[in-house]
Amino acid sequence: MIPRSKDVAERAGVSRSTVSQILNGHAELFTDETRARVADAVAELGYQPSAAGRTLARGSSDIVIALIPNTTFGSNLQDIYGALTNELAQRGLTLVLRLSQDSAESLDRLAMGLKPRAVITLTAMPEDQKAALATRGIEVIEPDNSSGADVNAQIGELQARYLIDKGYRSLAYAHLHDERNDPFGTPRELMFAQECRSSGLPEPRVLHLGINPESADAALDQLGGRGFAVACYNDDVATALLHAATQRGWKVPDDLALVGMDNTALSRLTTPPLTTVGYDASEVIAASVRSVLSRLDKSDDARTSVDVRVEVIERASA
Amino acid sequence: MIPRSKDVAERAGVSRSTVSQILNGHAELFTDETRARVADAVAELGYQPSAAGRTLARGSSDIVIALIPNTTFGSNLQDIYGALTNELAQRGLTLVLRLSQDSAESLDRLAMGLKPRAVITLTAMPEDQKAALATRGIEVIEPDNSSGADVNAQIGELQARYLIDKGYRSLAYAHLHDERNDPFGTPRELMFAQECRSSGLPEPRVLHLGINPESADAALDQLGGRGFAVACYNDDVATALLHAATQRGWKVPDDLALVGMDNTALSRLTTPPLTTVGYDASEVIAASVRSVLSRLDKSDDARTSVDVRVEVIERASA
DNA sequence: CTGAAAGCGCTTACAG
DNA sequence: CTGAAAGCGCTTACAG
Repeated sequence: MIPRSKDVAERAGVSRSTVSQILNGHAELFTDETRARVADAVAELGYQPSAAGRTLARGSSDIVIALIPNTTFGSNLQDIYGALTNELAQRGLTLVLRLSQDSAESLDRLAMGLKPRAVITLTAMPEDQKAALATRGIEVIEPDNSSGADVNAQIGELQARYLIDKGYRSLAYAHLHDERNDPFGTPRELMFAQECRSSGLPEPRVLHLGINPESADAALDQLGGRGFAVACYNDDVATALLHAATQRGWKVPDDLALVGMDNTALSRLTTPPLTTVGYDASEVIAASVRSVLSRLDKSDDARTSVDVRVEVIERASA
Repeated sequence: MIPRSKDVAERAGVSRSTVSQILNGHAELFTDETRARVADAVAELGYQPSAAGRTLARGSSDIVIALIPNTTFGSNLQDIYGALTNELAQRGLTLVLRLSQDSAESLDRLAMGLKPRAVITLTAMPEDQKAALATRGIEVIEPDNSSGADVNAQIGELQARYLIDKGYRSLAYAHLHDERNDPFGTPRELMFAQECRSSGLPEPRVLHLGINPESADAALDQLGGRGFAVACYNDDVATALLHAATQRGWKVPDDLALVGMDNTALSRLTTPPLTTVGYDASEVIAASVRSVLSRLDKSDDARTSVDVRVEVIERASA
C-alpha cells in the first residue's frame, strides 16, 4: 500500500497540514519534538509525496523538461544533462528529457500537462512556441546566445588563425551536409571567413559533405586540386576528407591540410592523426550547468558567462 | 488564461462530466450534436487537460519513463526512442527520458511522484529496484532477454564463423575496457568462444582495451605476435586496433585480421576499410518499438520476438 | 443521453 | 505552535 500524507499524519499523531508544512520548508514553525515525530513517520512508511497532488495544489510541478535535439546527443551533452540532473535533484527538481523532434504541438501538450517549472532547450526555439509556453506561464531557458555564439565564433577563428599561421593560403570550410547535424556550422564558418579576409586572404571555399567516401570524394573535386587547408565542422568530417585524400594518393598535410573539431577519441586513431580543436569537457559541463541553474534561480545576474577555453591540438594533419 | 474543463463545459453548454466522458473515449454515449459542440469548444479554447488533475483522479498518469544508460546513447538508441515517442503519442502516452545514472532512490522518487504507466529500461534492473516499483504498481518493461541474448549470441557466432570460414585459426575477442560501455560484450564473447570450440579451435584470447593508441598497442602486446584474427566489440575498438597495428607496420588483414561491429559511418573511412557486422537499423527500431508496445498493451503474447537480421559486411580488414 | 456529487493527494490561508 | 477547511482540475460511479 502506498502511504499518503494522511498515513504519515496519523502515525506521527499530527494533522496533515503539519506534515505538509514540515515537509515544505516551514519546519521552523514546529517544535523539535513534532518535527522528529514526522520525520520518523516519513522514514518508517517510506512516504513520497504524490507529484500529482502537489502539482495540483501548487499549480506547478517540480519537473524541468530538457529538450534534446534528436540528432546529436553526444557524450558531452549527456554529461551535461547528467550533471544537471544531479544538481537539480539537490534542489528538489527532477530533470526529464524529451526528444525535441516531435511536433511543437506535442511539446505543448506535454508542457501543459506536466506544468514543468521550466523547459530547457539547447537550440533556439521558434518564437510562436516560446510564446505559447510563456502564455502558460512556463519559463523557457534557451541557450545563452551571447556566449554560445562567442564559443562558435572562437572555434572558427581559432581554426583559421592556426591554418594561416602555419602558412596555408588556400583555405576552405567543410560543413556537415545534413543541416540538422550542423547546428553550429554557420557561426563558425562566418568567423572563419572573416579571419581570412582580415588576413588579406581570398574568401574561403565552402564545402558540404556527408560522412562517407563518395561524398568526401566529391568535396575534393569541388576543391579543384591539391594545396588546400580545410577547417572541418568536426572530426568525422575531417576523417572523411582524410580518407578521400588518401584514396587519391594525396599526402596529408602536404596536399591537403585538415583541422578537425572536438578532439574525439577516434581523432587520434587516423593515419596521420588529426590536428583538431579541443576543449575541456568538464569545464563546458560545469559552465552549462551553472548557466541553467542561475536562470532557474532567477538570480539577478542571469548571464553567468559560459567561458570555455578552446585550443587547437596539434597532431599531424595540418 | 489557461482554459479548464469547466470553461469548455460552459462554452459548450454541457456539464463537466460530459466533457470528460467525451474526451475520454466514451463519446459514443452522446449525440453528434453534443459531441460537436464539445469538440468546437475544445478547439476554440485550445484546451489541454491538466495531467495533474487527471493523474490524481485516475491514479496513474499517461507518462512512460524510459531509462537511458548515460554512457551509450548512440544514434540507434535515439532513433528507437524517437520512434517510440511518436508511437506512444498516438496512444495518448508521453514518453519521457531519464538518465539512469542516478541513484535508485532518485528513480524511486520520480516514479512515485509521476505515477508513470510504465518504466522502460534497456539494461536489466536490480531486483530490489524492480520490487520497489512493483510494490507501487508500476510496470517495468525490461529488455526482452530471450531475444536480446539471441541477437548478441548471433553476433558473436557470426563473427566467429566468418573468421573461421576465412581460414583464420588464431582467434581473439576484443572488449571495450570500460565495462559500462561494453554491456553486450559477455554474451557475444561467450558465443564467439563456443563457436571456436565447436570448430576444434583453441580457446580464443580475450582482450580489453580503450579507444586510444596506448591501450590498443598494449592489447597487441598481449596477443604476442602477428597472425591473429580478432572480433571486436564495435567498430571503434577495431579502429583502435587497426591504428596500433599500422603503427607497428603490421599489415591488415595479413598480420592482423579485424572484424568490427555496428557498421558505423566511420568504418568505411579507415584504411583499409573495416569488415564489420551490420544490421538494418530501421528493422531493429521497428522491432524494439513493437516489443515495448506489445508489453504495454498487455497483449497476450507479450513476447513479440525481436528478430533482427545481422550480417557481416565484408570490406578489407578481414 | 446528461448532470450533481464525491473523491484522488496535496498545500495554504485562516483561525485559534 | 497546530488543525479544520477549502480548493487545485480532473474522472467516475451513480441517479435520473
